[in-house]
Amino acid sequence: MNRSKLSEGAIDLIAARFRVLGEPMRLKLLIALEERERNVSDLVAATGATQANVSRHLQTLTEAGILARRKEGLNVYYFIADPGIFNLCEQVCGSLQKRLGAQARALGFSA
Amino acid sequence: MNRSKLSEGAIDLIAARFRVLGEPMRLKLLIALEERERNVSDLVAATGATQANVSRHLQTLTEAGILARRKEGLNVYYFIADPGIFNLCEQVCGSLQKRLGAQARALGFSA
DNA sequence: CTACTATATGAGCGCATACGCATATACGCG
DNA sequence: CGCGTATATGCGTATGCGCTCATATAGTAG
Repeated sequence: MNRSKLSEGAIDLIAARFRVLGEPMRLKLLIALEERERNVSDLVAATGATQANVSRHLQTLTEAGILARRKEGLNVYYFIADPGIFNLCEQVCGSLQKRLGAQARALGFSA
Repeated sequence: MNRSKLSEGAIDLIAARFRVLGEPMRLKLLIALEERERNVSDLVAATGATQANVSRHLQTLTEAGILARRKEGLNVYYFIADPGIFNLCEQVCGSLQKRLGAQARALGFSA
């Protein structure tokens, strides 16, 4: 991929996706949904947030194509539509571990 | 990695890193730095932003451990400290291409 | 020293957005 | 139909943050 040729618009799209992932509440929702689909009430219980707030974040994630929804009677079940998300999280975790480990070492906290 | 065990604090850290990447201006800086290190003036020219703005974003990226700096006389050269960043961008690009392609197909724009 | 260049930073403004409250909508039941 | 439950949404508020302007700091040259 020739990154120097990425258009302004492409850069905006990429940034937008990172921004969607840049909210702890949304990450919590994704984590809660990794194992299996869940309805909104479940997610409210899992996150401790208000129903309104959960609903909004689910909307954001769905509009980004990260989640998808399935209605079943009164309930709406959300599930992961783009599993690649978890690769991203793992890579970030790796970077952070390296970085924090290095910092700890620099401060004399390591073996 | 057992994501259900990620602490609140870890989630905040991950979200913070995503948020750093969630600004088009910062992505532009990273792209400009992918090939080689550059000083601030170069980056101002490359991005078209004001010097003050570039300086602030460079600070943000440096504090996040994504960039590092090296002084040389009057100039300060910034360079990529965490190349893993580009993997993230590529994965996001992949997701977006898949998603936009699917959308285009759904709208009847494909072969 | 002064003058100039490169970079960083303080202050203020404006916009985006996360949150809570209240209410609307959708659906099922009787 | 009315009533209850599950989810979505309009609105107001508060906070975060990106941007600009002006200025401060650091380094070089004369």
